[in-house]
Amino acid sequence: MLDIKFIRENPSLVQKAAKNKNIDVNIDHLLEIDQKYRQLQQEVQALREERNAFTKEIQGKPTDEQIGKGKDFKEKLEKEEHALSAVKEELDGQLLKIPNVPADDVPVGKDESGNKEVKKVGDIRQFDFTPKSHEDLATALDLYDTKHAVNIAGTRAYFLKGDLVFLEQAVLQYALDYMRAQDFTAMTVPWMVHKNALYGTGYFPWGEEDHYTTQDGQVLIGTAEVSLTAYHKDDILQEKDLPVKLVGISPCFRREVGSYGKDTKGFFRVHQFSKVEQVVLTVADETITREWHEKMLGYAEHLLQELKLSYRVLLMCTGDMGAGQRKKYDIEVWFPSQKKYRETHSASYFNDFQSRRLNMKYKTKNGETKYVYTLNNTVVATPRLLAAILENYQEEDGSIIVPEVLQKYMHNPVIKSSK
RNA sequence: GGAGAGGUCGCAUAGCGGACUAGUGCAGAAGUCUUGAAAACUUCCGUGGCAGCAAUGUCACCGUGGGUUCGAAUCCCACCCUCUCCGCCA
Repeated sequence: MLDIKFIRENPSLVQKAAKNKNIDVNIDHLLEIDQKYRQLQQEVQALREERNAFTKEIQGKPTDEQIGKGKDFKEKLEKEEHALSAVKEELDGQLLKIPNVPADDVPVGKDESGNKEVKKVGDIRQFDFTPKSHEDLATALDLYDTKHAVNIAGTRAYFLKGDLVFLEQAVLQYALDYMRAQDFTAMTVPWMVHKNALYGTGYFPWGEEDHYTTQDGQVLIGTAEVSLTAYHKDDILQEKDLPVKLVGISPCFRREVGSYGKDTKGFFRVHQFSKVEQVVLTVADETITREWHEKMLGYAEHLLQELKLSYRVLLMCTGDMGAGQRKKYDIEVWFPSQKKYRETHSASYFNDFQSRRLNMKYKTKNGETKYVYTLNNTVVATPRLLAAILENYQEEDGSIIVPEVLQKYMHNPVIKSSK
């Protein structure tokens, strides 16, 4: 959420930002409501002031006249307060829909075609045979099964089997170990959360369609970012406690509406997957936040380099970033069978957009209270990254060599079957 | 699921219709004293909004939302959460 004062002072900037993000909002209308709200508020407050002063005069039993006057106040106030709360509700609802303003160095663009490649890292492996797709490899080795999964759980459901199960655990464990070494606190998190955590992190109202809800009203998280970022909701931290560095592991649930027919083969795009996620809360300083943004991108890059996967980093344009984000990088890993880089990581920073919604503050050394700044990035997400490993580490006979850094977590250095 | 207790300013507690402008203790900040520290003493110290250049004024907030009343932290109703016990259960 943006500070209403900021919107008042920079209406055209905010309007333009929303337009660049392809989000339909009317700032002029919002400011009209804001104006109306403030005027009503002043009226109500003046009335209350009068009422309070009147009430204070009464000591002991009031006279009939006093009671009559009191009732007049009550009636007038009730009417005005009613109008005020209606306007307030409208204002809050609108405010929740205003997206964050992108950082200055974010390219303006309509959609993914406007993203900018920042760098390419790692040599793409040259095969002297035709590399197979991850689903063909996994099927041949009996490492996964969608046929039975779909039978009992519908599209995009999957079973992993045998060594692929261990490979998944290995990747996740490796990622957690690495982040622990970077002084992050490991967390398991609630997988079902209240809606306010989704509004707080800025997934709602925009992304409601892509989330599952329980019959009791909780929402299944699409990423541990939601629980981790909301962890300090309503807290007032001390400056010395910052930065807060958290690494969470959780399943992630996504309805994938709007992607029907996309990536239907294998386990590239699924409704349920696992992810290790990094979240950092920093002091309210964009320079420091941007340093962390690069650092967190670096952690993810480091892991990919250790896994010897080639990747590229994209700076996302305004039209392809989330409503709450100031700036976002995606990392895409090379998939030989598709001859394409595909998204595996996403790193964003928000300034106080999330922390305002979550009411997450800290006390500075000189006693000021400020909103913390938030960031997040993927560490690893499986099974998508497993697909990349299978494809990049395949041998001509269809077996898979386990990446060196993962071997200590595995039973076999080469995957030849599900056993 | 059943029964009971409770949610008050960072923490801990008091308050149970009109001097609550929410008291007190702890923690925190500044200062006095001291070679330095501790102790003691003095002062400051919740959050948010509105008006104002500002000093300041004012409104709201005692889990949340309704209600009763001239007046609600205090009474009533609903909900949420926490704790204790019982039941069920991985």
